[in-house]
Amino acid sequence: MIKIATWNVNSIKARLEGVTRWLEQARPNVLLMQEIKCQTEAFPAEAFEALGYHAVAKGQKSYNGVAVLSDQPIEVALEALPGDEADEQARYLEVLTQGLRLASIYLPNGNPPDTEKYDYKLAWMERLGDHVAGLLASEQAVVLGGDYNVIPDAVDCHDPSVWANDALYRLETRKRFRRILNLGLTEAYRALNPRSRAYSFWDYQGGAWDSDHGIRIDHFLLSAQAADRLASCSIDREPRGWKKASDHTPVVCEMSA
DNA sequence: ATGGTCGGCCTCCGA
Repeated sequence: MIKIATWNVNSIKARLEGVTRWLEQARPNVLLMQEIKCQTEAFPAEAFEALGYHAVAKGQKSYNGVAVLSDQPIEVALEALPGDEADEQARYLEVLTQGLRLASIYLPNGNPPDTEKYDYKLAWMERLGDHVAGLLASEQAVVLGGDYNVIPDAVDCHDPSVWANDALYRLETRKRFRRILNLGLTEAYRALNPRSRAYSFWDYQGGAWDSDHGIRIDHFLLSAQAADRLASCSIDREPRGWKKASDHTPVVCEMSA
């Protein structure tokens, strides 16, 4: 069994202790990280190598940044999402490891809507769809994990009315997300848990964690060759309750080898 | 209950 996790850590420097603690207890074969919030050279690869992981990162100053850890060697395939040479935000890292093609994805938040930030989100989703179409045509086992900043359905948030016009939930966002899924991807958590309510993010503000006012925005999207091997997908709420927690918690899926 | 979210960073932006 191959265990793969995705976790928006909200700064790897602030979260190093919590992430290493979770790696030691959960022992995933692969961890996809988002929002490392450091430059590529500053990524603390040694701390993960000491735990038996290979590590690659694509970072930038202050914002965004994605990384991949694997207990097998990693070959980097892409350090940016194709389709816009002018886009300098570190939001996409595609690798080959464990006999799989994996990507760590940090899709733009897009708030506030009706601004250039939202336009950038929609354009990024369009580029992701174009790239995914090419990946699917290759008929490989592909695992695309990350913070998609998309609440797929009403069941994926505590109160849809609160999110109605938010960039994470508004109809245009969900339509674009479905368009990507409809290329032939399986959304792992929802495919295996058809009606369960589980969240992967709780805002730091307003006691959202204590009242369980969360949203599910961290997802695994799988090609058919990967989905055929999917055994489980679950959300590990525990790290969200720790001191100095990220506002996201890990999502984990298991695939037969 | 004299507080109220966090992280990075140059004092405000992004989430």
